[in-house]
Order: sequence, then C-alpha cells, then structure tokens
Amino acid sequence: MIRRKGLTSVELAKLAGVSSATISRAFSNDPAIKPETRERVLALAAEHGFRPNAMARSLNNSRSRLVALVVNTVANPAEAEGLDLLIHRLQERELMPLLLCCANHEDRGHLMRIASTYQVDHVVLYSDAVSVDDALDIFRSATLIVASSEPLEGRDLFDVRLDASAATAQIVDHLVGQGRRHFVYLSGRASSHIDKQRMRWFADALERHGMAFEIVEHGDYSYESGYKEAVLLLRRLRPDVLVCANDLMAIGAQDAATLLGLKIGDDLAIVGHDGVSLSNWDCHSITTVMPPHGVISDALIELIERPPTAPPEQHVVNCMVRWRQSTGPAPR
Amino acid sequence: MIRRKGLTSVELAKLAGVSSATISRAFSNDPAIKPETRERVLALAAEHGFRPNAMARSLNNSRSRLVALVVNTVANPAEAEGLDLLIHRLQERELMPLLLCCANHEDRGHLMRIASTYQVDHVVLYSDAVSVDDALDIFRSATLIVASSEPLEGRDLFDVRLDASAATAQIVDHLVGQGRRHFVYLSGRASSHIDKQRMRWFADALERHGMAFEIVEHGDYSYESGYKEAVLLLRRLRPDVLVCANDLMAIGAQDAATLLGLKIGDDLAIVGHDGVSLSNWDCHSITTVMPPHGVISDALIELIERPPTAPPEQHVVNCMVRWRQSTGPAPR
DNA sequence: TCCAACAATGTACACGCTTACATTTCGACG
DNA sequence: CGTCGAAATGTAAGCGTGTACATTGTTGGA
Repeated sequence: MIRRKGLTSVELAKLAGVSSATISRAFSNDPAIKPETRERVLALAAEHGFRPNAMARSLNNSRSRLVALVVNTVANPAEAEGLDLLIHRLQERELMPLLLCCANHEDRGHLMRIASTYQVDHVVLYSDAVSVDDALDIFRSATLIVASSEPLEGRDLFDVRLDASAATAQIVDHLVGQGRRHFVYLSGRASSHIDKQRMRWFADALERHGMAFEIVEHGDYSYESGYKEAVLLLRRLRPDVLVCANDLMAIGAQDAATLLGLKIGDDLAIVGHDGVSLSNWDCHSITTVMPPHGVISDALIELIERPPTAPPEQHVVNCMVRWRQSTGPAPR
Repeated sequence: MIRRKGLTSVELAKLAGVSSATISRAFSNDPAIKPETRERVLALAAEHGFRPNAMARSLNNSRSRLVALVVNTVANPAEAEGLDLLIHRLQERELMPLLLCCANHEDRGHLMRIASTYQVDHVVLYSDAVSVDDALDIFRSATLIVASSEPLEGRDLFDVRLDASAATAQIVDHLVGQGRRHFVYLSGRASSHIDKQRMRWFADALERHGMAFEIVEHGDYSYESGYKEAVLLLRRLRPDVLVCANDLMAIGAQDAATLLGLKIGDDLAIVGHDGVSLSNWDCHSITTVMPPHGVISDALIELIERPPTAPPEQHVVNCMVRWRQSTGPAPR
C-alpha cells in the first residue's frame, strides 16, 4: 500500500540513453522515430512500468481523451443499457468516460462546471434534465453531442436524434386494425422533452386515423408510478389501449390491470417505450418502441471521431417495434 | 460551436491587477488570502467564466480528484443501483468518477493501465472480473479500495466486505421452520468469487440444521439462464427451495416454475440475492438478501476521504433480508 | 570528393497551475 | 516615530509531457 510514484519520461530517457523527446515519440507513434529504438524504449518502459502521464500530456496538446457522459441515472435500465454499449465503444478507442449523473443532483450546472475543468474533449448529452444551452455555455472548449430529445429547431449542433414516428405508427395501425378505438396515454414527467415527443408521435399516428387519445396524470417513469396511475385511471375509464411513457411504467400499469382482472393483450393492449431487456421477460412481455443502441452508439462515435474542424452534423435514427404479448398476436 | 479556449489564471490575474498566485489562492481556499480580494477574484472569474485547469492543477500537486470505478457492467441493475448512490456521494464532494466497464472487455489490464495514466487518486474495485493483485500492480500510486468479494486472507487492504451470513441464516431458518427439507442452489458463473461466497453462506446456514443442498449447473446471472437452468432442474427434481445466485436468475427461475404449474411460495420457495428494486415488483416479489447500499457507500467514502498516510482498514457490512411472497408468509 | 537532402535524435520552451520563498504592507506597541 | 511581526501578495521554479527547431549522422548523385 505504499504510494510509490512511477518514473517520469526523463528518468526513463536516462535509463535508455536517449532524450525525453525520444520517449515521447515512442509513445505517440511519431513516424520520425527509428522502429528499433521505438521497440527498445517500449520494452524498457514495460519493464519499469512506465506510462506517460495523461495530465501532463493533455496539458500541452490540449487533447485529454476524456468524454463526459451526462446522464440522469445509471440505475434506470433504459439509460444504462444504451450507456453500456457506448462506454464499451469508447474504451475500445482508448477514450475515457467521465460520468455525470444528474438525477439526484440539485446543481447540475456546478457538476458540469467541475467536469469541464478536466478539459474533456467531448460531451455526450444523454440527460434531458439539463438544457443544451447550459451545456454549451459550460463546455465551451469541448464538442457537445446531443443525444437527448430536446427540440433543436435549426440549430447547428452535433446531434443524434431518435425518431419513433414510424414505429409508433406501426403499432397504432396494428391496434386500430384490431378494432381498438379508445386510446389512453400514461405520461412521464411533465417537464420532460422525451415525454412530449413520445406523446406527439402517438398523437400524429392516431390523427391519421382521425382519432385522438386521452391524456392522463403524469407519473415519473417509475414502476410504482405506472402502477398507481393505472389504478386511478382504470377506476374511471375502460380504454382499449394504454400507451406508456416508458417500459417501467408499462410494466407497473400491466400489473395493476392484471390485479383488476383485465386480460392483457385482449381486454387491454399495453405499449411501452425504451425496449429495456426486461420488457422481453416472460412475466412482462411488453410490446415496446426500441431505440437501436448499436446504431446510436456508432453514430455518437462517428461524431466523436470527426476532426474538430468538421461542421456540425445531424443523425436521425429510427426506432424499431418489438412485438410482444401485451398487444396480443403480432402482425403477420 | 467555435472551440474557444477559456482564459488562463495569468490572464485573469492581469485583469484583476494581481498575480497568478493570488488567483490560485483564491480558488484553493488558502487562508493566507484576504477575504475581500478572494471575493473580488471569484467575482471576476465568474464574470469571465474562468475555471482553473484541473490537468495543470493536478500536475503539480498530484491530486487529481479522480476516482476510478471498476465495474462489470452498468447494464446490470445489481451493480447500477449501488453505483448510482456512490457516484452521487462522490459528486457531492466534487470528486469525479472515471468509469471502467470490464464485462465485455477482453483486456481489463489495458483498460486499467490507461485509466492509471490519469493519475486517479482512488480506485474502487467493484468488479470481481479483475484480480486485486492486478489492480494493485497497475494502480500503484492510487489507493485501492476493494468492494468485491474476492477472499483477502490477512492482506492489508482498504476493504468493504459484504457479509450475508446472518441474512442467509435467517432465511434458511425460516424455511426449515416451514418444514422445507429439499434445498437446491442455482449458481451463477463458476469463476465468480461472489457466487462461491453466497453458496458458502447458504451451506453454512443449512449445516447448522444438519442439512445440505444440491448444487446445480452454473448459469450466468441473467434472467435467461435462470429460466433455462430452472426448467432443466425442475424436470428431474422437486425441491422445496430454490436459492439463486442473484435476483435476475431468481426471477427467471420463478417464471419457469410458474410455467410448469408450481405455486411459488407454496410448492416452491425462491430466494434471490442483490435486492434489486424490481425484485419488489408485484409480478416478481422475490425474497432477497439485500446489501445496504447507503452503508456501503458511506464506508467507501470514508475510506476515500482518509488521509493518504492512514493505515488500511476493513469494513464489514451486514446484508438485510427483504421478505417477499416468493417464500410464502413472512415471519412474525 | 563534396554537398544537398533526408532520417534520427537532441534541445529547450511552452502548457496552466501550485507553492516555497522573497517581498511588501500594515497595524500595534514601546 | 521607528521597529517588529503578522498578514497579504509577488516571484519564480517546477510538475511531466509535446513539439518546433537545431543538430547530427547518413546516403546518393554529380
């Protein structure tokens, strides 16, 4: 447990009989170094456990290889499952993720300001709890990449946006085709852009059939709130279809409906959002709108790897439908 | 989107009519600065959006305020739910979490080596996919804090260890008291220390009744593996009790048992591990051994905040039982 | 043979901050 | 009013690396 400091590049240089510049060149794949000296230096470095100091390194070339990931909470599988893939991709490229969890933190600005002192190269804004403007303001010297759903009318940002309009329409069409007419939306947090988006997609899909849905009190994206709201709701209404802001609420609602004796997929169809892995479990089996995590991660990585001079670029990623038993027999 | 660099401490010093040393002192709560100049400097800094460069700062006092969190994957709620709390606590103290996800990464050593170049102050080893020795070797100049369950016989490490022996015994006693005699263990990954620990606690508790359990093929901690193994198992055995390596497997097993017509909590009692929030959902309701995340986070923070010269210290944290319906009526 | 051109390495400074030490300011007291 | 000590600030030397530029060694062509 002795805190022994490693050696520095000048010390290693002395051992190798070269200058510290040569050490630096060996580690930065500089073509101006003779391959054999490079090998020799790297071997010696490995032997002595030398690794260049990333702090010193980033101090003078101002590239930290740090990527700040701004999320709500890692405890929500919807975020965590996408995040896990992105982190994996970053690590493959030797980029270091700096995690900012905003959910239970009153002062997100402060949190981001601290992170910005580490000279992060990129910021991926997953959370919709912080505004794009705040993030831009605080992370001035990093490239901001927005992966949340705040509407960004005509703003020139790096942006990967989810589009669930087609997937939502697919589901609505199917349910209308089943003869269902009474649609209800179980909403998430009122302040959430994501929620507004999902509601909008749903409304648009229904409108094409000349229909509309009823809005219900807001939950908070949790299982418990889905359960509670569904109980209140089903006491006064008998809808055909319950579209939920996310999968956790959908599962909660499903439990409530089951308790009230409704037959899921028959009396009542339930639709979720996020495609979390547990939506596919036997006991749940929720039809859901799922973002393609792989495609999203790839798009984010592509934006991250862009040369810093490249112009902003927008990606639109289409969501997919996962048909499960909560909407009865799948189409086709 | 212009990558404008912020100003430096000497530039701010010029603006404030002081030296850069005074700027530094204003930001490091040095008592040697006159309170009013401190205020003036901070006000000016806020006005110009100045924040000291953490890289430069840590370069010469060798305190980075970075904490590496070595986990398997954030996609597993068992890890994520504990992690979320710890991250929150770190952020309150202006410590930055650097996340290393080992699960899908073949070369964990490389991952840790890269992280170590950022001069992290502390490493919290959550994952049991990397050995303590490797971590010690790589993070030489950081304090390593072990929160996994690798047995550390007599080694002087900072260590927060879970003890579920009492909780496990409580459950076993209760089940034996119900008249149950045929116990089976559904194991997680064979290589996992955590799994071996949990099996051991289970065995010890049974042994006190002069009983033993049957071991079953290993799963992989997933819902799917719990389901699959349970199907295979229940085809050839009719146990009273199924203790599972974690909650996800327990839920999978429960689904399988339900499918096979068994009445959970009656014909068959099921026990999980981890106390993930969804174990408490109506549709699951799994009795589980739960680590007290708050206590664990507090212990970890305490170790992190210790002066670097302080001697190693071991914490033992007791798990609690969450009684649910999967073991029938709760005691008392 | 001589010089240009290139390959390989060394030299030295900059990156933005902290901190030991030097210097100035200021109030108090004899 | 001078002096001393404490309080407040300035000065300058690093921290460990990258990199522009200088230097050396080597090769090829006329």
